[in-house]
Amino acid sequence: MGTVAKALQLLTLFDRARPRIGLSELARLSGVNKATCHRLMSELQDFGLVEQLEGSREYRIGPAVLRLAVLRESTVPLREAALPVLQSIAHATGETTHMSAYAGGELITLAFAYSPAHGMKVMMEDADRLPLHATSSGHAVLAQLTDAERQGILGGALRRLTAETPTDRAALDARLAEVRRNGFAETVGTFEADVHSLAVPLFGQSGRCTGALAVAAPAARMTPDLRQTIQRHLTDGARRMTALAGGTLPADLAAIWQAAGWAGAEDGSRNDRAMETGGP
Amino acid sequence: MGTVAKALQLLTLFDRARPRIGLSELARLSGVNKATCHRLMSELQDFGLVEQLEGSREYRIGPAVLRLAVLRESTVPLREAALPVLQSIAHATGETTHMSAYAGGELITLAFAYSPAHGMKVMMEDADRLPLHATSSGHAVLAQLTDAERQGILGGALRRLTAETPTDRAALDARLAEVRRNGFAETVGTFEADVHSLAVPLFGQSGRCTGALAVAAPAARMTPDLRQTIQRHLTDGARRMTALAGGTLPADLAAIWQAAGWAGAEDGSRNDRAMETGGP
DNA sequence: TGTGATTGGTTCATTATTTGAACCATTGGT
DNA sequence: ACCAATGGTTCAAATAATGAACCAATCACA
Repeated sequence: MGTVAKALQLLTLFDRARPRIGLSELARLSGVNKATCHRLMSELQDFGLVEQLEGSREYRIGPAVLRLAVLRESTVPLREAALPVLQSIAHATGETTHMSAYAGGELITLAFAYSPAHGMKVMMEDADRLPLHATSSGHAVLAQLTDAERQGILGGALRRLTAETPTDRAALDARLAEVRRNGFAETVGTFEADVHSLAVPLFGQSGRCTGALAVAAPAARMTPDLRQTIQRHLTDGARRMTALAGGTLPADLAAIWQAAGWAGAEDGSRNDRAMETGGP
Repeated sequence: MGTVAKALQLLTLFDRARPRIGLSELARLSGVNKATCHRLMSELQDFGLVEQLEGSREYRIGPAVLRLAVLRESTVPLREAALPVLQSIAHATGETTHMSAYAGGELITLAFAYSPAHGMKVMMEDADRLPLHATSSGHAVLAQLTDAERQGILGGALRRLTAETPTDRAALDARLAEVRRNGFAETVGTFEADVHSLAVPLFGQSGRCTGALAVAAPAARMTPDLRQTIQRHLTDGARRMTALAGGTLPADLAAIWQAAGWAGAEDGSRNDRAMETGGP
């Protein structure tokens, strides 16, 4: 592993649940030697990517990331472009809708939208990263990767998060095959108990999978009807968002969606779009 | 220079004016060997900090920075906390107000607020980084650093941006001494022609300077009256924002401000605060 | 107040990684 | 057809990263 990768790996340890980390703990969590860890963090600090609390000397993410994020959004306004789509889906389905990007071997939550329809809803604030093996979004993305890529990412053990989390590689592969067949991913309680989630992949220019679009609902609310509605809006949303990003939907997936009755945007055979437009 | 620093240095080359950079140009701009450059960028790409355009193979900032930025704002909601202050100052002075953080040897623009008072105003969208030697914010910060720190940062040549830019180190030092004496920094046309700017430093917990707060106006609009108004609001704003960040104002600076008649927040001798509250 | 454990941080000989000139294969322009 | 770019790769030489052992300071607890 390169030195830079080792340094950046340290950044991945920071989390909503663990926003401040001391040097020793950082070394322990990463497996990197304490001295090395210290030097790497110092370099990150020089750049402003992390900063050190004056009292406890713990590290936390620094202000430099804000400049980069603003720059990113100014050059690739994906978030801004995606929000209306997310809102329309959340509104139409009555459930939490979110989008994530596949980067650095993990899924990072980019944007989400809630529906005011129900008091109880799936919240996304603390889910800034989605485990690939335990979420519908992750399955949707994994199903699109090559075997080699999957192997590289799922090399380690699959962490059990709930009783339903697939921790067996064979079982996961079987599920991914099913995902490919169906044209969408579905999980119930694999990431958090009682959460039922549906997801479809998003694509970039050359047809590479870049992320996922998903709807997550309390399992108790998931009826066949709602499931149908979500599938329709997800596939339509994925078409729109892939188009927004200048991407191209793979032909085989488009065919599956078509066959399932989730017609393309240009089709117009179902006039559902009226109820979508105009977010909450 | 460490390998990590070299990799991160590549990130600093990306800019509003130059959001996409090819490999050769990247190597040319950074002075790093092309092969090295390629390997470093690959490592950054693995992490999602940069991504490569599918067509031209140029690099641009990647989606991973968004996760980090959201995490940063969720742990240190400086931006959010600062905005009301910025808006109140912009409203009270009628001019563009902005805040920047000192990180990685440069000033990065964190937040800004405009006033609707005038059609012509100083815009901040493209000024995501402020040169330390050529801006009032930069002078405000530089004046607070130790000689050693300054030496490390201003080691290279001072780039001439306008006819007024101080490019002579001695001249700059003289200006900084003046800044320290006055308790605020002032530049006219050093960064962009015909822009008159005033700035004060912001501080962290142990009294270390963490950034600057500034107001920038078209030079033609700067009257003695407006200058006075800006100074009052800047010092008051700096007190508030330093307090928000849990910082402490150095005693000498507080004394200078006091002596100049810019009383502390608790003083209440001037009742200006009524006109500030309630942003645009 | 002593004691042991933990913290952040530093040192320096050993080691493994980074480095860069030279080298392809493509692309775009003249 | 040509030239000059581009992105990308190779491999011996050189350099920078590494980590066990070491401080000094702090903390918890008796």
